[in-house]
Amino acid sequence: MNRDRNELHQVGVTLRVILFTIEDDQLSVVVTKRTIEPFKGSYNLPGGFIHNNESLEQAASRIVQELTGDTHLYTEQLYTFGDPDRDTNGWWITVAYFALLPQDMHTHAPFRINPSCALLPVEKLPTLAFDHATMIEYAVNRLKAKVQYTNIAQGLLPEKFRLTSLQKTYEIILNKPLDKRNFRKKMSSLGLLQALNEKEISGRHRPATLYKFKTKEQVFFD
Amino acid sequence: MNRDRNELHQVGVTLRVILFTIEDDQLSVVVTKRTIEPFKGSYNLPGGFIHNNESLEQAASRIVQELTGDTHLYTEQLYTFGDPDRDTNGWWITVAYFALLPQDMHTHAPFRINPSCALLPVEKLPTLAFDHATMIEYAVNRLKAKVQYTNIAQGLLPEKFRLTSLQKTYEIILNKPLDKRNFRKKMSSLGLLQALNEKEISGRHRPATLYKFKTKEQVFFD
DNA sequence: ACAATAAGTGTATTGACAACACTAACACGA
DNA sequence: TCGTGTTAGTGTTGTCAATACACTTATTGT
Repeated sequence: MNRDRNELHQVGVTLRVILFTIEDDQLSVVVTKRTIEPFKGSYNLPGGFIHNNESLEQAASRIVQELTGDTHLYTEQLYTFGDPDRDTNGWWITVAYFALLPQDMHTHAPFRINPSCALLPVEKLPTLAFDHATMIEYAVNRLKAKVQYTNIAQGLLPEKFRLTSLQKTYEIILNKPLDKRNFRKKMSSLGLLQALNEKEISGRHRPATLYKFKTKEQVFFD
Repeated sequence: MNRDRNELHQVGVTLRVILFTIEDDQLSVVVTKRTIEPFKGSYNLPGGFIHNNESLEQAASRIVQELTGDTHLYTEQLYTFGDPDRDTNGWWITVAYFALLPQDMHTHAPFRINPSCALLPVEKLPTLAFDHATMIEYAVNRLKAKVQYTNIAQGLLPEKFRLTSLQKTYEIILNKPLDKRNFRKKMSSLGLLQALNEKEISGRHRPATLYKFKTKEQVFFD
Protein backbone atom coordinates (compact mmCIF):
# COMPACT_ATOMS: atom_id res chain seq x y z
CA MET A 1 0.00 0.00 0.00
CA ASN A 2 2.83 2.32 0.73
CA ARG A 3 3.41 3.44 -2.82
CA ASP A 4 2.94 6.50 -4.87
CA ARG A 5 -0.21 6.95 -6.89
CA ASN A 6 1.79 6.66 -10.13
CA GLU A 7 2.32 2.97 -9.58
CA LEU A 8 -1.40 2.42 -9.68
CA HIS A 9 -2.66 0.11 -12.36
CA GLN A 10 -5.02 1.67 -14.82
CA VAL A 11 -8.27 0.25 -13.61
CA GLY A 12 -11.30 2.39 -14.33
CA VAL A 13 -14.20 2.91 -11.96
CA THR A 14 -17.77 3.35 -13.08
CA LEU A 15 -21.04 3.44 -11.28
CA ARG A 16 -24.32 1.83 -12.29
CA VAL A 17 -27.75 2.30 -10.84
CA ILE A 18 -30.60 -0.15 -10.66
CA LEU A 19 -33.61 2.13 -10.39
CA PHE A 20 -36.69 0.20 -9.33
CA THR A 21 -40.27 1.26 -9.47
CA ILE A 22 -43.62 -0.47 -9.64
CA GLU A 23 -45.54 -0.08 -12.87
CA ASP A 24 -48.58 -2.02 -13.90
CA ASP A 25 -48.30 -4.20 -10.78
CA GLN A 26 -44.82 -5.32 -11.73
CA LEU A 27 -41.42 -4.59 -10.24
CA SER A 28 -39.62 -2.76 -13.01
CA VAL A 29 -36.20 -1.33 -13.70
CA VAL A 30 -34.97 1.58 -15.79
CA VAL A 31 -32.56 0.69 -18.60
CA THR A 32 -31.03 2.65 -21.45
CA LYS A 33 -30.29 1.64 -25.00
CA ARG A 34 -26.62 1.50 -25.95
CA THR A 35 -25.64 3.53 -29.00
CA ILE A 36 -22.09 2.24 -29.32
CA GLU A 37 -20.23 -1.04 -29.30
CA PRO A 38 -19.93 -3.33 -27.47
CA PHE A 39 -23.53 -4.44 -27.12
CA LYS A 40 -24.70 -1.63 -29.40
CA GLY A 41 -28.49 -1.67 -29.48
CA SER A 42 -28.81 -3.70 -26.29
CA TYR A 43 -30.12 -2.28 -23.09
CA ASN A 44 -27.86 -1.60 -20.16
CA LEU A 45 -28.14 -0.01 -16.76
CA PRO A 46 -27.81 3.76 -16.50
CA GLY A 47 -24.57 4.93 -14.96
CA GLY A 48 -21.57 7.16 -15.25
CA PHE A 49 -18.30 8.20 -13.79
CA ILE A 50 -17.54 9.49 -10.36
CA HIS A 51 -16.86 13.19 -10.60
CA ASN A 52 -14.00 14.87 -8.94
CA ASN A 53 -14.51 15.43 -5.25
CA GLU A 54 -17.70 13.43 -5.23
CA SER A 55 -18.38 10.51 -2.91
CA LEU A 56 -19.80 7.29 -4.32
CA GLU A 57 -23.10 8.05 -2.63
CA GLN A 58 -23.21 11.50 -4.18
CA ALA A 59 -22.44 10.12 -7.62
CA ALA A 60 -25.21 7.56 -7.26
CA SER A 61 -27.67 10.22 -6.11
CA ARG A 62 -26.68 12.47 -9.00
CA ILE A 63 -27.40 9.75 -11.54
CA VAL A 64 -30.69 8.95 -9.86
CA GLN A 65 -31.58 12.60 -10.02
CA GLU A 66 -30.71 12.81 -13.70
CA LEU A 67 -33.13 9.97 -14.32
CA THR A 68 -35.95 11.00 -12.05
CA GLY A 69 -35.59 14.70 -11.42
CA ASP A 70 -35.79 13.86 -7.78
CA THR A 71 -33.24 14.07 -5.08
CA HIS A 72 -33.73 12.22 -1.75
CA LEU A 73 -34.90 8.97 -3.29
CA TYR A 74 -33.86 5.90 -1.37
CA THR A 75 -30.42 4.85 -2.61
CA GLU A 76 -28.22 2.06 -1.27
CA GLN A 77 -24.91 0.57 -2.30
CA LEU A 78 -25.40 -2.92 -3.67
CA TYR A 79 -22.11 -4.54 -4.60
CA THR A 80 -18.90 -3.88 -6.47
CA PHE A 81 -18.30 -5.95 -9.58
CA GLY A 82 -14.72 -6.36 -10.67
CA ASP A 83 -14.14 -9.38 -12.87
CA PRO A 84 -11.50 -8.44 -15.41
CA ASP A 85 -13.49 -10.06 -18.22
CA ARG A 86 -16.81 -8.46 -17.39
CA ASP A 87 -16.13 -5.75 -19.96
CA THR A 88 -14.36 -6.60 -23.18
CA ASN A 89 -13.54 -2.94 -23.64
CA GLY A 90 -10.85 -2.49 -21.01
CA TRP A 91 -10.55 -3.09 -17.32
CA TRP A 92 -13.42 -1.73 -15.31
CA ILE A 93 -14.66 -1.95 -11.80
CA THR A 94 -18.28 -1.04 -11.36
CA VAL A 95 -19.85 0.01 -8.10
CA ALA A 96 -23.56 -0.77 -8.30
CA TYR A 97 -26.26 1.06 -6.37
CA PHE A 98 -29.96 0.47 -6.32
CA ALA A 99 -32.62 3.11 -5.84
CA LEU A 100 -36.37 3.19 -5.35
CA LEU A 101 -38.80 5.48 -7.14
CA PRO A 102 -42.30 5.82 -5.67
CA GLN A 103 -45.13 4.53 -7.85
CA ASP A 104 -46.73 7.93 -8.18
CA MET A 105 -43.58 9.63 -9.42
CA HIS A 106 -42.68 7.76 -12.55
CA THR A 107 -45.18 9.21 -14.98
CA HIS A 108 -43.41 12.52 -15.58
CA ALA A 109 -39.83 11.61 -14.66
CA PRO A 110 -37.11 12.65 -17.12
CA PHE A 111 -36.39 9.05 -18.09
CA ARG A 112 -39.93 8.92 -19.47
CA ILE A 113 -39.17 11.67 -21.93
CA ASN A 114 -35.80 10.29 -22.97
CA PRO A 115 -36.51 7.93 -25.90
CA SER A 116 -33.43 5.82 -25.21
CA CYS A 117 -34.72 4.94 -21.74
CA ALA A 118 -37.12 2.11 -21.03
CA LEU A 119 -38.86 0.84 -17.92
CA LEU A 120 -38.96 -2.93 -18.08
CA PRO A 121 -40.45 -5.49 -15.68
CA VAL A 122 -37.69 -7.51 -14.05
CA GLU A 123 -39.46 -10.75 -14.83
CA LYS A 124 -39.37 -10.13 -18.57
CA LEU A 125 -35.98 -8.61 -19.30
CA PRO A 126 -34.27 -9.02 -22.64
CA THR A 127 -30.58 -9.93 -22.72
CA LEU A 128 -28.69 -7.04 -21.19
CA ALA A 129 -25.20 -5.74 -21.87
CA PHE A 130 -22.20 -6.83 -19.78
CA ASP A 131 -23.07 -8.45 -16.44
CA HIS A 132 -26.01 -6.16 -15.84
CA ALA A 133 -28.50 -9.00 -15.55
CA THR A 134 -26.45 -10.29 -12.61
CA MET A 135 -26.52 -6.86 -11.02
CA ILE A 136 -30.28 -6.71 -11.26
CA GLU A 137 -30.53 -10.19 -9.80
CA TYR A 138 -28.39 -9.08 -6.83
CA ALA A 139 -30.59 -6.02 -6.38
CA VAL A 140 -33.83 -7.98 -6.51
CA ASN A 141 -32.50 -10.39 -3.91
CA ARG A 142 -31.44 -7.55 -1.64
CA LEU A 143 -34.83 -5.91 -2.01
CA LYS A 144 -36.65 -9.17 -1.29
CA ALA A 145 -34.60 -9.70 1.83
CA LYS A 146 -34.84 -6.16 3.18
CA VAL A 147 -38.55 -5.75 2.61
CA GLN A 148 -39.01 -8.45 5.24
CA TYR A 149 -37.04 -6.86 8.05
CA THR A 150 -36.96 -3.14 7.25
CA ASN A 151 -39.34 -0.38 6.21
CA ILE A 152 -37.65 -0.15 2.79
CA ALA A 153 -40.99 -0.62 1.00
CA GLN A 154 -41.83 3.01 1.61
CA GLY A 155 -39.31 3.92 -1.06
CA LEU A 156 -41.70 2.52 -3.65
CA LEU A 157 -44.86 4.05 -2.22
CA PRO A 158 -46.30 7.57 -2.27
CA GLU A 159 -46.30 9.61 0.92
CA LYS A 160 -49.86 8.54 1.72
CA PHE A 161 -51.12 5.12 0.81
CA ARG A 162 -53.79 2.54 1.52
CA LEU A 163 -52.92 -0.63 3.44
CA THR A 164 -53.98 -2.56 0.36
CA SER A 165 -51.33 -0.76 -1.69
CA LEU A 166 -48.71 -1.53 0.92
CA GLN A 167 -49.68 -5.17 0.86
CA LYS A 168 -49.63 -5.20 -2.91
CA THR A 169 -46.11 -3.75 -2.86
CA TYR A 170 -44.98 -6.56 -0.59
CA GLU A 171 -46.67 -9.13 -2.77
CA ILE A 172 -45.02 -7.79 -5.91
CA ILE A 173 -41.56 -7.75 -4.37
CA LEU A 174 -41.89 -11.13 -2.71
CA ASN A 175 -43.73 -12.52 -5.71
CA LYS A 176 -46.30 -14.32 -3.61
CA PRO A 177 -49.75 -13.57 -2.18
CA LEU A 178 -50.08 -12.55 1.45
CA ASP A 179 -52.98 -12.95 3.85
CA LYS A 180 -54.79 -9.68 4.34
CA ARG A 181 -55.57 -10.01 8.04
CA ASN A 182 -52.17 -11.38 9.01
CA PHE A 183 -50.45 -8.68 7.00
CA ARG A 184 -52.40 -5.90 8.68
CA LYS A 185 -51.91 -7.44 12.11
CA LYS A 186 -48.17 -7.65 11.57
CA MET A 187 -47.92 -4.08 10.26
CA SER A 188 -49.91 -2.78 13.15
CA SER A 189 -47.75 -4.65 15.66
CA LEU A 190 -44.60 -3.11 14.19
CA GLY A 191 -45.95 0.33 14.99
CA LEU A 192 -44.26 1.98 12.02
CA LEU A 193 -47.43 3.27 10.41
CA GLN A 194 -49.62 6.19 11.28
CA ALA A 195 -53.25 6.30 10.24
CA LEU A 196 -54.23 9.66 8.81
CA ASN A 197 -57.54 11.43 9.19
CA GLU A 198 -58.06 11.05 5.50
CA LYS A 199 -59.92 8.57 3.41
CA GLU A 200 -59.38 7.76 -0.21
CA ILE A 201 -62.46 7.12 -2.27
CA SER A 202 -61.74 5.40 -5.53
CA GLY A 203 -64.92 3.85 -6.82
CA ARG A 204 -68.17 2.46 -5.58
CA HIS A 205 -66.88 0.87 -2.43
CA ARG A 206 -65.96 1.64 1.13
CA PRO A 207 -63.29 4.35 1.33
CA ALA A 208 -59.85 3.35 2.57
CA THR A 209 -57.97 4.95 5.44
CA LEU A 210 -54.73 6.52 4.32
CA TYR A 211 -51.53 5.78 6.18
CA LYS A 212 -48.02 7.12 6.23
CA PHE A 213 -44.77 5.84 7.67
CA LYS A 214 -43.94 7.51 10.97
CA THR A 215 -40.31 7.96 9.97
CA LYS A 216 -38.36 8.15 6.74
CA GLU A 217 -35.33 6.68 8.46
CA GLN A 218 -34.46 3.11 7.79
CA VAL A 219 -35.90 0.92 10.54
CA PHE A 220 -34.87 -2.68 11.13
CA PHE A 221 -37.18 -5.09 12.88
CA ASP A 222 -37.40 -8.81 13.89
CA MET B 1 -20.73 6.04 -19.96
CA ASN B 2 -20.00 6.01 -23.67
CA ARG B 3 -16.61 7.61 -23.49
CA ASP B 4 -13.06 6.60 -23.96
CA ARG B 5 -11.02 5.41 -21.01
CA ASN B 6 -8.79 8.49 -21.33
CA GLU B 7 -11.55 10.71 -20.05
CA LEU B 8 -11.59 8.79 -16.80
CA HIS B 9 -10.85 10.76 -13.71
CA GLN B 10 -7.79 9.63 -11.83
CA VAL B 11 -9.42 7.79 -9.01
CA GLY B 12 -7.34 4.99 -7.51
CA VAL B 13 -8.68 1.65 -6.33
CA THR B 14 -7.32 -0.22 -3.36
CA LEU B 15 -8.47 -3.22 -1.45
CA ARG B 16 -8.48 -3.78 2.31
CA VAL B 17 -9.11 -6.93 4.26
CA ILE B 18 -10.61 -7.34 7.69
CA LEU B 19 -9.22 -10.68 8.79
CA PHE B 20 -11.05 -11.99 11.83
CA THR B 21 -10.09 -14.76 14.14
CA ILE B 22 -10.83 -15.72 17.72
CA GLU B 23 -7.95 -15.45 20.13
CA ASP B 24 -8.15 -15.65 23.87
CA ASP B 25 -11.96 -15.81 23.70
CA GLN B 26 -12.13 -12.49 21.86
CA LEU B 27 -13.05 -11.61 18.32
CA SER B 28 -9.84 -10.14 16.93
CA VAL B 29 -8.62 -8.54 13.75
CA VAL B 30 -5.26 -8.40 12.00
CA VAL B 31 -3.77 -4.92 11.56
CA THR B 32 -0.39 -3.67 10.32
CA LYS B 33 1.69 -0.78 11.49
CA ARG B 34 2.15 2.07 9.01
CA THR B 35 5.73 3.06 8.26
CA ILE B 36 4.95 6.19 6.24
CA GLU B 37 2.79 9.25 6.46
CA PRO B 38 -0.08 9.83 6.76
CA PHE B 39 -0.82 8.11 10.07
CA LYS B 40 2.76 6.89 10.32
CA GLY B 41 3.04 4.64 13.36
CA SER B 42 -0.69 3.96 13.54
CA TYR B 43 -2.24 0.65 12.72
CA ASN B 44 -4.26 0.13 9.57
CA LEU B 45 -5.90 -2.75 7.80
CA PRO B 46 -3.78 -4.91 5.51
CA GLY B 47 -4.46 -4.39 1.83
CA GLY B 48 -3.03 -3.69 -1.57
CA PHE B 49 -3.73 -3.04 -5.18
CA ILE B 50 -5.65 -5.11 -7.63
CA HIS B 51 -3.22 -6.76 -10.00
CA ASN B 52 -3.66 -6.87 -13.70
CA ASN B 53 -6.19 -9.44 -14.83
CA GLU B 54 -7.24 -10.21 -11.31
CA SER B 55 -10.81 -10.10 -10.07
CA LEU B 56 -11.61 -8.35 -6.82
CA GLU B 57 -12.27 -11.72 -5.21
CA GLN B 58 -8.91 -13.02 -6.36
CA ALA B 59 -7.13 -9.94 -5.06
CA ALA B 60 -8.81 -10.33 -1.67
CA SER B 61 -7.91 -14.02 -1.52
CA ARG B 62 -4.34 -13.24 -2.46
CA ILE B 63 -3.99 -10.76 0.39
CA VAL B 64 -5.61 -13.19 2.80
CA GLN B 65 -3.15 -15.81 1.66
CA GLU B 66 -0.20 -13.48 2.15
CA LEU B 67 -1.32 -12.98 5.73
CA THR B 68 -2.29 -16.51 6.64
CA GLY B 69 -0.48 -18.80 4.24
CA ASP B 70 -3.86 -20.32 3.58
CA THR B 71 -5.98 -20.29 0.53
CA HIS B 72 -9.70 -21.20 0.69
CA LEU B 73 -10.45 -19.21 3.82
CA TYR B 74 -13.94 -17.74 3.91
CA THR B 75 -13.82 -14.35 2.19
CA GLU B 76 -16.73 -12.04 1.43
CA GLN B 77 -17.05 -8.58 -0.05
CA LEU B 78 -18.10 -6.10 2.60
CA TYR B 79 -18.55 -2.61 1.18
CA THR B 80 -16.88 -0.05 -1.02
CA PHE B 81 -15.77 3.15 0.63
CA GLY B 82 -15.40 6.17 -1.57
CA ASP B 83 -15.58 9.44 0.30
CA PRO B 84 -13.16 11.85 -1.39
CA ASP B 85 -11.85 13.02 1.97
CA ARG B 86 -11.30 9.60 3.45
CA ASP B 87 -7.66 9.75 2.46
CA THR B 88 -5.76 13.01 2.63
CA ASN B 89 -3.21 11.59 0.24
CA GLY B 90 -5.15 11.62 -3.01
CA TRP B 91 -8.44 10.26 -4.21
CA TRP B 92 -8.98 6.62 -3.37
CA ILE B 93 -11.78 4.20 -3.50
CA THR B 94 -11.35 1.16 -1.29
CA VAL B 95 -13.15 -2.11 -1.73
CA ALA B 96 -13.26 -3.83 1.66
CA TYR B 97 -13.47 -7.57 2.18
CA PHE B 98 -13.63 -9.54 5.36
CA ALA B 99 -12.23 -13.00 5.94
CA LEU B 100 -12.33 -15.63 8.67
CA LEU B 101 -9.37 -17.55 10.02
CA PRO B 102 -10.10 -20.68 12.08
CA GLN B 103 -9.01 -20.53 15.70
CA ASP B 104 -6.53 -23.36 15.35
CA MET B 105 -4.71 -21.78 12.43
CA HIS B 106 -3.48 -18.49 13.75
CA THR B 107 -0.53 -19.63 15.82
CA HIS B 108 1.87 -20.17 12.92
CA ALA B 109 0.37 -17.91 10.28
CA PRO B 110 2.78 -15.57 8.44
CA PHE B 111 1.24 -12.50 10.06
CA ARG B 112 2.47 -13.89 13.40
CA ILE B 113 6.06 -13.78 12.23
CA ASN B 114 5.80 -10.32 10.66
CA PRO B 115 6.68 -7.87 13.43
CA SER B 116 4.64 -5.07 11.87
CA CYS B 117 1.46 -7.14 12.16
CA ALA B 118 -0.70 -7.33 15.24
CA LEU B 119 -3.81 -9.26 16.19
CA LEU B 120 -6.03 -7.00 18.25
CA PRO B 121 -9.40 -7.65 19.91
CA VAL B 122 -12.11 -5.60 18.20
CA GLU B 123 -13.38 -4.36 21.55
CA LYS B 124 -10.06 -2.75 22.44
CA LEU B 125 -8.77 -1.17 19.26
CA PRO B 126 -6.52 1.86 19.28
CA THR B 127 -7.25 4.73 16.89
CA LEU B 128 -6.76 3.40 13.39
CA ALA B 129 -5.65 5.14 10.20
CA PHE B 130 -8.14 6.54 7.69
CA ASP B 131 -11.71 5.23 8.04
CA HIS B 132 -10.57 1.74 8.96
CA ALA B 133 -12.40 1.74 12.28
CA THR B 134 -15.63 2.25 10.34
CA MET B 135 -14.74 -0.65 8.05
CA ILE B 136 -14.22 -2.94 11.02
CA GLU B 137 -17.51 -1.80 12.49
CA TYR B 138 -19.27 -2.67 9.23
CA ALA B 139 -17.59 -6.06 9.22
CA VAL B 140 -18.51 -6.84 12.81
CA ASN B 141 -22.11 -5.95 12.12
CA ARG B 142 -22.19 -8.14 9.02
CA LEU B 143 -20.68 -11.02 10.97
CA LYS B 144 -23.17 -10.60 13.83
CA ALA B 145 -26.06 -10.63 11.40
CA LYS B 146 -24.89 -13.57 9.31
CA VAL B 147 -23.98 -15.82 12.21
CA GLN B 148 -27.68 -15.88 13.02
CA TYR B 149 -29.00 -17.05 9.69
CA THR B 150 -26.06 -18.78 7.99
CA ASN B 151 -23.41 -21.36 8.82
CA ILE B 152 -20.69 -18.68 8.56
CA ALA B 153 -19.38 -19.54 12.05
CA GLN B 154 -17.55 -22.52 10.63
CA GLY B 155 -15.05 -20.09 9.11
CA LEU B 156 -13.76 -19.40 12.61
CA LEU B 157 -13.73 -23.01 13.81
CA PRO B 158 -11.41 -25.94 13.13
CA GLU B 159 -12.63 -28.82 10.99
CA LYS B 160 -13.69 -30.81 14.06
CA PHE B 161 -15.03 -29.10 17.13
CA ARG B 162 -17.03 -29.60 20.31
CA LEU B 163 -20.55 -28.17 20.56
CA THR B 164 -19.29 -26.10 23.46
CA SER B 165 -16.73 -24.45 21.17
CA LEU B 166 -19.40 -23.72 18.60
CA GLN B 167 -21.58 -22.14 21.25
CA LYS B 168 -18.64 -20.13 22.55
CA THR B 169 -17.99 -18.83 19.02
CA TYR B 170 -21.58 -17.66 18.78
CA GLU B 171 -21.38 -16.04 22.20
CA ILE B 172 -18.20 -14.17 21.31
CA ILE B 173 -19.59 -12.88 18.02
CA LEU B 174 -22.97 -11.93 19.45
CA ASN B 175 -21.39 -10.71 22.65
CA LYS B 176 -24.00 -12.33 24.87
CA PRO B 177 -24.41 -15.65 26.69
CA LEU B 178 -26.60 -18.37 25.16
CA ASP B 179 -28.52 -21.17 26.83
CA LYS B 180 -26.76 -24.50 26.39
CA ARG B 181 -29.81 -26.73 25.90
CA ASN B 182 -31.62 -24.34 23.60
CA PHE B 183 -28.49 -23.79 21.55
CA ARG B 184 -27.95 -27.50 21.05
CA LYS B 185 -31.62 -28.09 20.28
CA LYS B 186 -31.54 -25.36 17.63
CA MET B 187 -28.32 -26.61 16.06
CA SER B 188 -29.64 -30.12 15.95
CA SER B 189 -32.90 -28.97 14.35
CA LEU B 190 -30.99 -27.17 11.59
CA GLY B 191 -29.39 -30.44 10.59
CA LEU B 192 -26.16 -28.82 9.45
CA LEU B 193 -23.90 -30.72 11.82
CA GLN B 194 -22.62 -34.24 11.73
CA ALA B 195 -21.53 -36.01 14.90
CA LEU B 196 -18.25 -37.85 14.44
CA ASN B 197 -17.24 -41.15 16.01
CA GLU B 198 -14.57 -39.32 17.90
CA LYS B 199 -14.34 -37.91 21.36
CA GLU B 200 -12.10 -35.20 22.61
CA ILE B 201 -10.71 -35.65 26.08
CA SER B 202 -9.27 -32.48 27.52
CA GLY B 203 -9.07 -32.85 31.28
CA ARG B 204 -10.70 -34.68 34.14
CA HIS B 205 -14.22 -34.59 32.85
CA ARG B 206 -16.58 -36.36 30.50
CA PRO B 207 -15.19 -36.41 26.93
CA ALA B 208 -16.96 -34.38 24.28
CA THR B 209 -18.31 -35.66 20.99
CA LEU B 210 -16.68 -33.98 18.02
CA TYR B 211 -18.77 -32.53 15.24
CA LYS B 212 -18.19 -31.17 11.77
CA PHE B 213 -20.33 -29.17 9.38
CA LYS B 214 -21.89 -31.36 6.71
CA THR B 215 -21.07 -28.86 3.99
CA LYS B 216 -18.54 -26.09 3.48
CA GLU B 217 -20.99 -24.24 1.27
CA GLN B 218 -22.75 -21.23 2.65
CA VAL B 219 -26.14 -22.27 3.96
CA PHE B 220 -28.89 -19.80 4.77
CA PHE B 221 -31.64 -20.65 7.19
CA ASP B 222 -34.75 -19.08 8.73
C1' DA C 1 -13.46 -44.13 46.07
C1' DC C 2 -14.24 -39.47 45.95
C1' DA C 3 -13.70 -34.81 44.32
C1' DA C 4 -13.57 -31.87 40.47
C1' DT C 5 -14.99 -30.63 35.95
C1' DA C 6 -17.23 -30.20 31.59
C1' DA C 7 -20.70 -33.00 28.67
C1' DG C 8 -25.13 -34.02 27.86
C1' DT C 9 -30.19 -34.17 28.33
C1' DG C 10 -36.32 -32.78 28.84
C1' DT C 11 -40.37 -30.17 29.96
C1' DA C 12 -43.46 -26.47 30.52
C1' DT C 13 -44.58 -21.77 29.07
C1' DT C 14 -44.91 -18.13 25.97
C1' DG C 15 -45.13 -15.63 21.81
C1' DA C 16 -45.24 -15.46 16.78
C1' DC C 17 -47.03 -17.06 12.38
C1' DA C 18 -50.71 -19.41 9.53
C1' DA C 19 -55.23 -20.53 8.15
C1' DC C 20 -59.62 -19.02 7.52
C1' DA C 21 -64.93 -15.88 6.24
C1' DC C 22 -67.89 -12.52 7.17
C1' DT C 23 -69.61 -7.50 7.82
C1' DA C 24 -69.10 -2.37 6.66
C1' DA C 25 -69.22 1.59 3.74
C1' DC C 26 -69.52 3.71 -0.25
C1' DA C 27 -71.09 4.63 -5.64
C1' DC C 28 -73.87 3.75 -9.18
C1' DG C 29 -77.79 2.61 -11.86
C1' DA C 30 -82.47 1.02 -12.20
C1' DT D 1 -84.61 4.61 -2.61
C1' DC D 2 -83.24 0.27 -2.96
C1' DG D 3 -80.34 -3.23 -4.63
C1' DT D 4 -75.88 -4.60 -6.43
C1' DG D 5 -71.06 -4.42 -7.04
C1' DT D 6 -66.72 -3.59 -5.02
C1' DT D 7 -63.06 -2.88 -1.85
C1' DA D 8 -62.14 -1.95 3.33
C1' DG D 9 -61.85 -3.75 7.57
C1' DT D 10 -61.93 -7.09 11.45
C1' DG D 11 -60.91 -12.21 15.47
C1' DT D 12 -60.14 -16.73 16.73
C1' DT D 13 -57.89 -21.02 16.74
C1' DG D 14 -54.12 -24.22 15.98
C1' DT D 15 -49.32 -25.02 15.32
C1' DC D 16 -44.66 -24.41 15.74
C1' DA D 17 -40.53 -22.13 17.43
C1' DA D 18 -38.14 -19.66 21.15
C1' DT D 19 -37.42 -19.32 26.09
C1' DA D 20 -36.49 -20.44 30.87
C1' DC D 21 -34.67 -23.62 33.83
C1' DA D 22 -31.44 -28.04 36.90
C1' DC D 23 -29.84 -32.43 37.25
C1' DT D 24 -27.17 -36.73 35.74
C1' DT D 25 -23.08 -38.73 33.22
C1' DA D 26 -18.40 -39.73 32.12
C1' DT D 27 -14.00 -38.98 32.75
C1' DT D 28 -9.30 -37.66 35.41
C1' DG D 29 -6.38 -36.86 39.27
C1' DT D 30 -5.41 -37.63 44.02
